[in-house]
Amino acid sequence: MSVQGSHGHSHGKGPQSLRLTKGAKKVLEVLERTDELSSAQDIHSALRNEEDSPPGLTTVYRSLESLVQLGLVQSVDFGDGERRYEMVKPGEHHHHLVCEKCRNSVHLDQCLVQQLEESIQAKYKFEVRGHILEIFGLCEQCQQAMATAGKK
Amino acid sequence: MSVQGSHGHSHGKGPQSLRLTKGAKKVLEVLERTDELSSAQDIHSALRNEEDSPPGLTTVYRSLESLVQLGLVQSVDFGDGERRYEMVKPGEHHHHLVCEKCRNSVHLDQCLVQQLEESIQAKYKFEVRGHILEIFGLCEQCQQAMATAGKK
DNA sequence: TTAGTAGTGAAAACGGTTTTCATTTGCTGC
DNA sequence: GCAGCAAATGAAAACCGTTTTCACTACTAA
Repeated sequence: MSVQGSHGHSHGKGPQSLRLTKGAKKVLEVLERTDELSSAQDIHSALRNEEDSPPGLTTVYRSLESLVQLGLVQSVDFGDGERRYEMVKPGEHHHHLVCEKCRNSVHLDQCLVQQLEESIQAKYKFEVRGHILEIFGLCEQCQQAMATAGKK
Repeated sequence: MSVQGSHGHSHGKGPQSLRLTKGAKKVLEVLERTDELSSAQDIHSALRNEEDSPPGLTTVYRSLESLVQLGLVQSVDFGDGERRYEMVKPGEHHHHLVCEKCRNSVHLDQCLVQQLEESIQAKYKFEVRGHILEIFGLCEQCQQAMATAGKK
């Protein structure tokens, strides 16, 4: 799968082609310099604050969809009804430790599921194609903050 | 934490107490005899078809919240914007292999994350309190169906 | 019976996301 | 350059699962 500039004849049939449109490039730029996870709205606000003619929210959503399909961005679901996005190395992905208090998150350096795929495949005859994994809890700082304060 | 009949003085301050209200009992009954995951709407429809005065959708949602807090039910998020529910052994939980084609799911008999908590705790100084894990792919039957048909 | 509190339901509100549809943009061939 | 197109875009509306509001009911304890 290759990344190309926008316009020109597309062969795919998706909602939009898998090319980097103008809007998608701007979205990608925002994600490139953010190490936090960003919601569509976050990205939209960021662009409104710096672009003369920023892409609309609709375009941001469409761009994110393309970028995810291109494997440049992953969408992350914390189960709170708001999807978040972040850049990944093309085709890769990673999971997070999310602090329930300060809401910061750190990447896990390796995927815990991938190494299990083989045994799942063998045991359940199930062909693994994807997964969701996010871990919630308390980061070190927040643990300490809670220990000194009157906890929970 | 103990499960009690409804009414009487509650000490908690949540949207509703952690007691088994009439509505919650009906919801639980539906989940008890369903081995598939059910959405709130699923449960609501099921009750409408069999009860003379079925609980409203609002009550179903509120009941599910209580049941989850009681540890009798777990909510499962497949990232498709619709939460699903199922009974669990009190206080336990499990994850699923979800077939992307037929949408059936099977339980994993052990939690892959729990056994990693200790190393996560040690490596990241992160206190694990919860997690989301769902695995998507193709079940055996659907793999075969795709092999015979002109595949995906 | 009488309070008092928890539970309930209908309808409205909410909020993130998707769809619709008319318009703009920028290729491509002529 | 210009016509012709298909893709991209944006504003507004639609969607849809979920939550909130608020008036009312039902249970429990005294």
